[in-house]
Amino acid sequence: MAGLRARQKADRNRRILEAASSLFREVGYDSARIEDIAERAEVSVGTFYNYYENKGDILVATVSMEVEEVLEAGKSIVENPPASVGEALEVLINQYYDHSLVYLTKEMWRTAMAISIQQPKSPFSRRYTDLDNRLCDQIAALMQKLQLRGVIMTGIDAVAVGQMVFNNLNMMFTEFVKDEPATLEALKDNVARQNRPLATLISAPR
Amino acid sequence: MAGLRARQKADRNRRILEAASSLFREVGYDSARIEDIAERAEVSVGTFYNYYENKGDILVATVSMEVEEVLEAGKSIVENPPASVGEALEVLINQYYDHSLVYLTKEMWRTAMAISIQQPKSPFSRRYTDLDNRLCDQIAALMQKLQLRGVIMTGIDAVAVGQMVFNNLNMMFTEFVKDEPATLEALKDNVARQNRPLATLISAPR
DNA sequence: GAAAAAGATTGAATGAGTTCAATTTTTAAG
DNA sequence: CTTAAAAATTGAACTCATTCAATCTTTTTC
Repeated sequence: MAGLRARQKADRNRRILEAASSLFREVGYDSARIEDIAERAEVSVGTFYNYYENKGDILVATVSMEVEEVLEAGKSIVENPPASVGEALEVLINQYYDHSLVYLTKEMWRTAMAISIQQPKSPFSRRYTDLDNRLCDQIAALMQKLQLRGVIMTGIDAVAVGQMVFNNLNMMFTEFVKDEPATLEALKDNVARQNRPLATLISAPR
Repeated sequence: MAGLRARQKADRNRRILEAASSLFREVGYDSARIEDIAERAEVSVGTFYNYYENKGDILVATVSMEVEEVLEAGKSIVENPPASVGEALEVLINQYYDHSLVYLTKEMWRTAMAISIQQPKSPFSRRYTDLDNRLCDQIAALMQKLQLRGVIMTGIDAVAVGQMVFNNLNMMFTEFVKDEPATLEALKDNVARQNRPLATLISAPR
């Protein structure tokens, strides 16, 4: 039976999440009032706070769904990466970037990032940070894979390199969402340029 | 005469900034109410908002002063850096990190970072972002200096490398302030480890 | 199936940041 | 010196996020 209470809970949770993410897209994060979200979800304001600790939490929940998808898509690239270091990085990173604005606006990203920095203890911020770590691990895994294949010189700390590449792409993405007119194309070009020296240097001679 | 009005304005501005930054240090950002700041500065709440757009602005202003100092101290290191790439980076970066918690708490850093991401258009956030860029330029300048000296191989894009190193140290610092128990020593060790592969690879053979 | 216990919902009250029309102070003009 | 214009200050009022005691619903117990 799954229990009436459990079903109602799951349903309310879904309604609240849907109401919030659609409102955020429609009117922006700041203009979306809890009262409006609650009304659209057909619950009271108090109930909203029973499901989410605060307004920021529900935005981070929305963003998390998006990152989860990107991670999934990244898996297959890591399993079967292009032959060269430069290309492999470019394909994986551009995949991240290209998905980033499908469901979320720059404003939503900015707010989610701000929250995850400011309240690092809240459960949803932890989840967001965890996703970041998994992205970082994915880049590191790609580097290790390439090293195993002999494309990257042995003796290099592939994990350290992967972390650096990730931190760089993450900072660049932060700057990108802070700059409303900045384009995805420019972002991808800049990051590719930054990765080039490193990619060349760590590649094994053939 | 400089004008009575201009003098009063400068004086009030100083009083507000001082009142705010001392209160933030004493009771934390969240617990410091605008009313309290205004009272300590001997102005009204309305006047506060005449000088700063919002509560966050004044925190970012405080943090900016701190970064300004670090930049100044970094200058002399860039002018006369240690002989090796690894050492030079380590000295400059550790100088940044060691100064970071002298006047500011992790909470203050978190809040300032969050604000500068969320409201990138506000004048003080622009100033903060500008300081970040100057730090990035300082790292890049160090790399160029080392390249001129022949310590870094010619043909390498020193600026691109510098940007990557900066973005990495900046992200690592962000993670550091998000993690209350994390120590400065651990931060410095981790970043040094991440820089090692790159430093080795770009160093000119002797 | 009735009663008690546990779990959820509710919305009015609270509190802090922000706004703005009225007032005061300073400067400029005659 | 007087008066008009410009610039700043002021604090009461307003907006929202958040809280919590009262109430209602579901589950468990006997």
